[in-house]
Amino acid sequence: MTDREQLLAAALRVIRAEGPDVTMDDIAAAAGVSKPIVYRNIGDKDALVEALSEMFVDRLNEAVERATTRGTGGRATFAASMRATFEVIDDERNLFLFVTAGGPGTESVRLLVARSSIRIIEQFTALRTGTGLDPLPVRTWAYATVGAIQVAAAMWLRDGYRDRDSVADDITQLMWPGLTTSSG
Amino acid sequence: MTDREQLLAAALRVIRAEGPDVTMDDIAAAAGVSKPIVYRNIGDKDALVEALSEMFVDRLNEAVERATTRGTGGRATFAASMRATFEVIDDERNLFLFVTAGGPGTESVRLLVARSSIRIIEQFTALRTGTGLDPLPVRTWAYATVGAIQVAAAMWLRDGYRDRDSVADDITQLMWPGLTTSSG
DNA sequence: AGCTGAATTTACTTGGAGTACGAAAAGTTT
DNA sequence: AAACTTTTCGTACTCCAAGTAAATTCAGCT
Repeated sequence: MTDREQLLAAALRVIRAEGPDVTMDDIAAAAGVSKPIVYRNIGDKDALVEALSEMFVDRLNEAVERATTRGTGGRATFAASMRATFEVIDDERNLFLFVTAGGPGTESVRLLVARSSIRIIEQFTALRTGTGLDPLPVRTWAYATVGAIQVAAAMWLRDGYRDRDSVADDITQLMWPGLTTSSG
Repeated sequence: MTDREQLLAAALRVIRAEGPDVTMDDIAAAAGVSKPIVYRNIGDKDALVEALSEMFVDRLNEAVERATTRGTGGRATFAASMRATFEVIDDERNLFLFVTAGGPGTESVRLLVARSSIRIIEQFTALRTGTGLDPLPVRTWAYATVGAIQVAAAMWLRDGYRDRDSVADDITQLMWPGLTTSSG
């Protein structure tokens, strides 16, 4: 395990344990090294957020993958992806809050969104072209989907106004029909 | 005009002119007063964000209102709301970035989302109950809608990958069908 | 004018990001 | 093996913005 990976692991550990408000000093302390080591190996805080974003998105993608391998790409598959997504966010709430802490205007969150969108765009595009529908809006849809999940999840995490799967299903219900109809 | 209103106006002015990264000192300077006056009349930075969020949401609601007074509540009306929303965000991009600068986990953004959701929930609920459909998911839908707009708008503001109305229409196309179908 | 109290400004503290410089450890040369 | 060089690391700093306490000015009153 490289130094960098050890540091990222330490950052993960302390974020999970202490919440999203950890400082760079906290992370250095958790890794048992001094702060300049963190800066040498990871870069500044934005770089840390990016690295952890990447991990987080990978985790999401794996979970979605696992949840949909047997699916046929229909509504049930989409619903399963959405539930899997919310499950990961629930499990990794502190990491989620850490990587989304900057607003949508910050570069790190923009990258997170872009990264999350890759798989979504692929799937939406496949869905559209497979059925002869216009693929032009898929980029907006990917961003919209990521945003919808981010905000709905954040609000749900905060006050649990509904059970988790219901929130995921609500979003499926909202988005699925639009994905599969023609522009009309 | 009260002191508070003058200060908020000054804050608005400097945010519009200088971008979302203004400091409390900048705002005090723009208002021609010293920092403690700002804190006395407005409160801390979160309170400022909340006050400006309220303004921003009011602006959005007025624009949507204006764009839909003659509408019949159908898809065209929804599309008009969405376009009006994007127009306001475009006009007030710095304010938009300022009030969304905290992540979705922060209290001020949570409040912004909640506030934005009020009108949306009303309209969605009316739409559902008016047609005998289940109104339970509307809260999630409102959050999802706000998130979708926030993120899509932020990405669009950044790199203008499409013209504004198209992005708004993309979102209409994505969401409208789901709003008007039964849970299936 | 001099005094009291409110309003305001200056100048400070605090906290976290990021870094310069000195100390220590490892390797290199004779 | 000792002295010297180079790299690595940690201490202790700077910097910046938020937020505040104490000093000051100003208004009203006697």
